[in-house]
Amino acid sequence: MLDKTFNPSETQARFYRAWEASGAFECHPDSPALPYTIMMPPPNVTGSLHMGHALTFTLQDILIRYHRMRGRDTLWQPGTDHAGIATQMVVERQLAERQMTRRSLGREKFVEQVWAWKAESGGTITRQLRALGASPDWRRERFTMDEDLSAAVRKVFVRLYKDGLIYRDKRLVNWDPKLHTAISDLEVESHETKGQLWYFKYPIEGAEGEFVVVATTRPETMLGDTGVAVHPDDERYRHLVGKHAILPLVGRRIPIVADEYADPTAGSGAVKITPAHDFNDFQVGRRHKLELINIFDQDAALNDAVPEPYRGLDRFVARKRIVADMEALGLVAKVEPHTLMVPHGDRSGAVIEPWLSDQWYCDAKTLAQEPIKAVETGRTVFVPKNWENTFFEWMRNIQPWNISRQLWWGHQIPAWYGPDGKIFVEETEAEAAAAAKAHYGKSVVLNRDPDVLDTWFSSALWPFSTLGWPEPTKELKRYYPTDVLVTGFDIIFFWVARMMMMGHRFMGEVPFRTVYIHALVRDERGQKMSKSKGNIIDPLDLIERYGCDSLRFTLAALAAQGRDIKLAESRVGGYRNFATKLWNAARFAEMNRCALVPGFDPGACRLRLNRWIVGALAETAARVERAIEEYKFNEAAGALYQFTWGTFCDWYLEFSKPVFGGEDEAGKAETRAATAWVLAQLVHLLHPIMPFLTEAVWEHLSGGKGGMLISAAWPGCAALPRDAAAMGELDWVVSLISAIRTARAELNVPAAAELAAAVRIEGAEVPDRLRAHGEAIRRLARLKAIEHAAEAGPRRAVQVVVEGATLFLDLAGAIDFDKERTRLEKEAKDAAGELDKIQRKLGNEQFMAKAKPEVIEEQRERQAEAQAALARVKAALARLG
RNA sequence: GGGCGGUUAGCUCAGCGGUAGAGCGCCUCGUUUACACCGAGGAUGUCGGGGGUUCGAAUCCCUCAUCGCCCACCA
Repeated sequence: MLDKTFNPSETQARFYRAWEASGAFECHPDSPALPYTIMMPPPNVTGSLHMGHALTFTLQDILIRYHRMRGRDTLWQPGTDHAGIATQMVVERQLAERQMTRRSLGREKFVEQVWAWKAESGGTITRQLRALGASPDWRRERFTMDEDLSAAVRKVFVRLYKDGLIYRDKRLVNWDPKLHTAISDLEVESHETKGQLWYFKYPIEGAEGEFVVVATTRPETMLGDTGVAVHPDDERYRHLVGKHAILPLVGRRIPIVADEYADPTAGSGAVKITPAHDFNDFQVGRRHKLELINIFDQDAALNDAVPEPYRGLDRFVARKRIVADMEALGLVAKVEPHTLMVPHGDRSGAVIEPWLSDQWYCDAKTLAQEPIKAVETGRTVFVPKNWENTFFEWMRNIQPWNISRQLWWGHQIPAWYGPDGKIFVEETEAEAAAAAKAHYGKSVVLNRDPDVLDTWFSSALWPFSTLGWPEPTKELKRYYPTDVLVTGFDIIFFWVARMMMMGHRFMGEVPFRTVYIHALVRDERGQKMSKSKGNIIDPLDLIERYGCDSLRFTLAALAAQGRDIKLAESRVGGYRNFATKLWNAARFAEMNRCALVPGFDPGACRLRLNRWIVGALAETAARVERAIEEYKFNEAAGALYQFTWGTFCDWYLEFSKPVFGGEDEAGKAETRAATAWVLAQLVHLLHPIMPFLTEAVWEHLSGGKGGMLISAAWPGCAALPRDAAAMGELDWVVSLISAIRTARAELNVPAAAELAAAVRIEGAEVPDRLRAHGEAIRRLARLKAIEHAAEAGPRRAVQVVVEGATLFLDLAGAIDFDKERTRLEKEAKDAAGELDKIQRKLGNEQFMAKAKPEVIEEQRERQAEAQAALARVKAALARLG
């Protein structure tokens, strides 16, 4: 006997072990089956599961389980990412707690520390994935810094370098003064900040008392100014072009140039130019051959290029000092409050400084061309489609990708420098040495570039490096390109685009056919969940309290396309109740000795009740299949919820009660078999979303002899013929209810006392059955206080006739006549309004001319219904008096 | 400054040209033998405002408001 409620935690652990042990997660490269592949976006190796993971992995697992059941050879490739900056920061923080720094430790020791931390915490995320019920092929788990994946990274780097698509360049980069590394444009977040706009007066050379006024939000950068720009058409400044200003505090002579970059309407119309510390100024400086003066060190403190009093000052301290000094000199024209966007590093939170440095770049522009074409021609499609615009927008304006990071944790760049700075890029040190020897004609000492690659460089290779590339493995041949990539929009640029670039370059084919972009999970107020906001909902906590299946079902039900998910915990509770409901349906079946009958043919049911549920199930199965194929997880979940609760439990099981209590033994047997069969189909259909609960129910139902659902075949019930003729899905039920409702309206007549009612339930011999099954019928009729008229005496009983029925309904005491009158009056008003609306529509010539015939027919039917309803209500009201 | 998305029942959200929906919450009622994590019944909406297209608009178009997100080099 099943327990009264479902116990998720015990079940989860037990079945997960059984699944994994059974080999059900594994792919079969030699199988004749069609492969189905999803690359799991590798989470940070030392991270832990958050709600975004829960969503994305649940959706992927649903797809994988569904296609596995459909007979595909599924590969869900798992793994973790070394997450360069993020991981390094965590370990540095740990060191700081012990008053140490990575520099005090040295590179080698530090990297050892990170590996140790990885060993310690690296299992967390995969354990949590298991708790979520995820079913990837764990045997194939990879880490981006595994030796073979690292080799792939080196090979790609070397090839791109030799093809001229990776190069070294000195440019302005986004410098993170806290982490001491360059970061990519994508890793910079701009935050609106309230600051000030200072107007400084720069004296004009050779013109006593004349000034040019420039505005700045970053006064400290003036120490690096090497020019002032004005717009060529700006009358106010035309006479100054070609002259020089004298940079206050420094005394440098800087040219005043005409450049269209200067906006006459902004600030004073004249703009100071600091080529080494501003992306725009860099361009202006280049056009006018202005000097580049770097005034910051790697901490963004002032270096020796500035006058002595400012050296060594932090940039923000320097800012105050400079403003004060300028004020003292009377060179501050005015100060205005100003709101500006300040760039911050997305990891460190530090204010990013544009800084001139040598970095490695990847020619993303060239690599982007094929992926753009692939999306244009539909070789890769985005779902929902509107993300393609975002993709195009970014890809068509793509900038060189800075791939070097001044970190220690990651793939060290395979480039070695000769004594004269000559670069040798090779896959190994030996090859570099050989190349150097060939170049210099003798062995020389080489120094390896200390930088590592951007984390996304290695994850860009993920779809093929995890399959064995560069070796031509059978897995690579079989599983690439993959079927679908499932991810949030936040990494379209970081990852999706780059996988497409690298996939094309090295495999000659798109890495995935479909990119399904799901929503982001936010809290109830729509805020992004973050530790600092304290609004994190922990998926593991929800799993603990509601069960994994409830969380999975919730996420699926909320995963509507194109919209963020605002997660309310009450939804999880609601779906936990749903799980319990299904569980109890299984208990009911068990109590009524509903067992699977081998060879049961759902198409051959005699009882209409059973023919009806078979049709309704077929309809549901078809909806579920269509929804999953279209990535409409919420529709799949909704269809299953509705069928399970609203159809199977509320109606079918209730109807089956009089049958089970009746004397039609053949009907009973058929209903038992049908109940068990429907339940069996249902747990199959629900399995991808609720894997644990369904396994538990299936285990009971099949007596443990049916294997596990995870390896079961998807049921073919969607293709079953639906006996529409007999009941047209729910028509039978609807007709029953409406008959009873009609009777109820008529009942409000004291003179109806003599009425007898009859409803024929399959297999039940009424009225005798009524005595035994009054409660069940009362429920199914959604009426209160039903008793056999004969028992209670002939009072206010109703005659309900459905197919020559024999159900007596006595509603004595169930009706409050005043209430009923009010209700009927309202109903009459509504009915009249409704009828009026329809009649106006039907009387409208244009409607009659233009609406589709079936629409008109529908309206006619509705009209008839409304007329009948109105007449009925009026009659009932009249009889009420 | 560009772009995208939201605005539907008290809350969280579906629906996206032809009768306004779900879950949760709320109010009544129910000691019914699957389930109180239940059942029956009920209340609650000018579908953000304003225009337009259409026989017909929550649904399509325009516009305004508002909230949120993404991108962007404006001193």
